[in-house]
Amino acid sequence: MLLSNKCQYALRAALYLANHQHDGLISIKDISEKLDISFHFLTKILQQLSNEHIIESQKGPKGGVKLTTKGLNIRLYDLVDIIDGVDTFHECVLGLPGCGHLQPCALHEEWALRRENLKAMLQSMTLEKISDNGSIMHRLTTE
Amino acid sequence: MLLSNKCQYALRAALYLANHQHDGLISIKDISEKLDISFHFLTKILQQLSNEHIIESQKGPKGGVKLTTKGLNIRLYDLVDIIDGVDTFHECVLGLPGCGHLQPCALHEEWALRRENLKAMLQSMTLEKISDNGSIMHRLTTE
DNA sequence: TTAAATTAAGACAAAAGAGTCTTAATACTT
DNA sequence: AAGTATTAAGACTCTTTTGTCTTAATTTAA
Repeated sequence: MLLSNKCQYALRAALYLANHQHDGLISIKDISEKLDISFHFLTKILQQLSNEHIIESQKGPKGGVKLTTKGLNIRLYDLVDIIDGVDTFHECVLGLPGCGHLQPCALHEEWALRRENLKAMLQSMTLEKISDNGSIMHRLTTE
Repeated sequence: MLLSNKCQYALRAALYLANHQHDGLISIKDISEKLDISFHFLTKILQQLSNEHIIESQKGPKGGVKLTTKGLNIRLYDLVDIIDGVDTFHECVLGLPGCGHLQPCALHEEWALRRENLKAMLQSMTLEKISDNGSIMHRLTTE
């Protein structure tokens, strides 16, 4: 699995918020129901994003969360970094500490190529860029 | 992390055996020491490979393990399948069950491209093909 | 035939990932 | 001011991963 469950949830929730960026505060309960993610679990994940100022939150009735400007423009790569870290995109596929061009494992060159490509993909995407715009309706739900 | 620790160990051990394919039986203790992998843990991993007839084993003094012909020619992809399974190479990066060309998530096309590329990489490699041949000495150890 | 060396098998333990639950803090509404 | 809805925080539990340890089975060699 490339991304942890937690990270998949974070990305889906962040994308949901990007698709609702003009709707003001959205309650976590709404998100958790729409995306079929455990409410309490999602709350803790969103708190991590809140600590990094990717989203802002408000308590009380009419409370909820929304993306900040920073959040809207964050690269998916940095979002993944917050939840999972990005070791995956720097490490040897066989887990060998010193693996690199000078001391390559048998898969190094092939993996490094694709690893960099994956990294570039996540670095080229922001929530804003891949959020839905009227015509296209991307999948975010499980059913 | 693309591959689990267990799977990384399995690949490294299998590669070690491929590099020693003409040396008869190699004891698991040797492998575990050379590759710095817990002996008992490695034993259980190699038992999985043994059950799939990737390696054959013999008990007693002078005992050990060696790759079978099947093992020497197995694709890394199938080796990964034995240990980790290959869901990673078929699933949505956001974990959405029905994600596909008809109902794509926001990352589908980009991810599917790279996912297939990764799969093709592992399918194109066999232990035999990437085992060391005299000149090249690939890294397998941690230090 | 006995001892030693090795793999096989399974119970056990520790750590991390994933998720649940309870209580507190805060903000809105009446 | 009181009640209610919401996020915040943290303790707790369950499962999976990652090992460890003990014992059994098998094979070789003295």
